[in-house]
Amino acid sequence: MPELPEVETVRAGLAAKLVGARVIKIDIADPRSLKRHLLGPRHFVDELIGQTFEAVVRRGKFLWLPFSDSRAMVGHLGMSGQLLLRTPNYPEDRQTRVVIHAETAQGELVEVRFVDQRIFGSLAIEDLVETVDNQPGGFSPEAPASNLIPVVVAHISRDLLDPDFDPKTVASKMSKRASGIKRVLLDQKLLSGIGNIYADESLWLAKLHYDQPANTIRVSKLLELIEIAKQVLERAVLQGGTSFDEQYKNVNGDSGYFSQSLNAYGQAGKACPRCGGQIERKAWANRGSHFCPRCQRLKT
DNA sequence: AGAAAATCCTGCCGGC
DNA sequence: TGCCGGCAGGATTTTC
Repeated sequence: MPELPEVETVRAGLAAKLVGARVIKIDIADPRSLKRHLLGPRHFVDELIGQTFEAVVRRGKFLWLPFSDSRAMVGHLGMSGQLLLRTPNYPEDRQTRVVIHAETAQGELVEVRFVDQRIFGSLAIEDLVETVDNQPGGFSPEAPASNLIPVVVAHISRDLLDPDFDPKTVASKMSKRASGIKRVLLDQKLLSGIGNIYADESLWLAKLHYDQPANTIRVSKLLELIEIAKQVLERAVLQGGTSFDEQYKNVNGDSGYFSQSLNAYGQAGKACPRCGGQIERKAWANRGSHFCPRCQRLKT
């Protein structure tokens, strides 16, 4: 799925119900969704039953729900994961892999349904460690800021919407990479939150070709690209993310509306809204890159 | 160490 | 109608 705007939409939806919620029961329909919990599904269940979630935190595309100072349930949606909040009698959702039954702080019974067609996503329980800079581990406005972060997320860089994200340092690192700029934008160890949609959209706005080597782009231009990408993510969060099929929905099963704002992604064959050229889709790194060959030229 | 490719999966869609 | 290739919002591991 799901890039930062979609994951943030899910995070906010979960936080509204799950802060202070206690886990009652867990159903595992497909243990492959717990493959990142190395001690096995049984251990996952035993550890989580009876625990109370203290917050719902996000960094980049990772989510976690701390339930003590030392542990959290970590979720990643992969390409097709969803976390749906349902009432217990709500009809079954297709491809439901794990269901966490909980009682909210208000005494309501809810089900958190982890739905995932391709099973690239996962849930796991992870230890929390302190951030290296002692700043907050991630975004969680409903709960007191904490400098803790799950070990499996610690190597992911701060995302573009993080107040402690440092554009200058990141632009400088980018300018030393020989890879194409799109590959660099997607490197979550450099900056997190951007995926295929928002990479293509940001590059279109910046008039950069996806294969332009990052080390051939001026640092000032890289800073501009970072700022553009940040604005794209912010606007997409306001629209509830991008939905164009059944694979991304918010916690209520509703679509986001940023797809109406797309200029390049998924627009192959259509006119470039800027220059009137024809948007192309090119096979790229096992997926696709969408761009305008007329106003996003590879510079030598 | 950095870069690129391979891998983990299921389902839908269009073309023949 | 049915089969097959192509395609899908990602991260990690492997290989060079």
